[in-house]
Amino acid sequence: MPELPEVETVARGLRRAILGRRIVSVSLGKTDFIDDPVALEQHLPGRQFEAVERYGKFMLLRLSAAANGHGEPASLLVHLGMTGQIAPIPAGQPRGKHTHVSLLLDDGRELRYTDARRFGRMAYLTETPLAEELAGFGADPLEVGSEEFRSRIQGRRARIKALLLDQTVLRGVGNIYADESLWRARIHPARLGAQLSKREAGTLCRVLKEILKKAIVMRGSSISDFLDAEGEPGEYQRHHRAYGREGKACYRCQTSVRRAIVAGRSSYFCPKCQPGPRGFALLPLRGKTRKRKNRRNARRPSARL
DNA sequence: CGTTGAACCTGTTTGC
DNA sequence: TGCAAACAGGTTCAAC
Repeated sequence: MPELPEVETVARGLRRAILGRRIVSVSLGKTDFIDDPVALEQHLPGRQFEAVERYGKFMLLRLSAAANGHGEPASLLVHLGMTGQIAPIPAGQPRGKHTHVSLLLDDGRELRYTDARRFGRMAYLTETPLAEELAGFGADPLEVGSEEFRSRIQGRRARIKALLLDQTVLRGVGNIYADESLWRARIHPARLGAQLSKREAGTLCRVLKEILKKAIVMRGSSISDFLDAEGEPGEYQRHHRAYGREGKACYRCQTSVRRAIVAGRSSYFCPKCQPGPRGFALLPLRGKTRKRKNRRNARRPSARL
């Protein structure tokens, strides 16, 4: 679920909520998504949150050295996977079925991590292992220049969609923003990286940046279950032009938006605005008559982790 | 190098 | 109505 704009939104929320707070105790549920659960229990109590950073789709919760003066500075690395949520809540609330990490803070609240599918990841890392962990990631799509962007895709025979999703090429882009930027740049997801003209690559780089920045302002996209650190959904889904719009009219030319599997993922695009490889297979339209049920999307969920 | 499919796990939506 | 298949914002790995 969470891509760069969603993770950035969560990170900003956490920054306001937990900076300066000290961890009192740790309570774990299922731990198969945690690198070393015992390390969390051993090293987190007594530490203070000193900074919250985002690196691609990862969040880095920077921790002070241990209270006793021993122990090196370290970080709690958090990846939200597809369904991860992290938010501080008043202590004592009943723990949800999928809440697997709860950090009691010194102000009486609990920082809780909830993740139904447990595709996320959590790890306690000191400086050196952290640096190793983060080495090898690609450019920050918010900062990358068109020159570097081009150098990272030119000469690659992989499909542009696969390259956008590849975290060693760019860090932070996922399925939604890959499709949205390709639609805006009028580039078919199955085109090969090496096939893009200099102009196309430049356009893609520019619109990707614009879309991500706008999405951050709108606090991310909530399709079904993304909630930020305040328990609020984002609003950028209202601006989607391709993602999830199968069968609906293209905003530019009214042609029906189609779906195909590219790089192993559902990919949405306008077959007219984004001409692709000859005979590229579209998937048959699905979800024909979609009745508009009570979109419980409209509801404003309150933080309940 | 690249692609595809499966796996990880649970919940929700769609199709017959 | 019911049940099974398909699908979901991600990542990784084996096989070709």
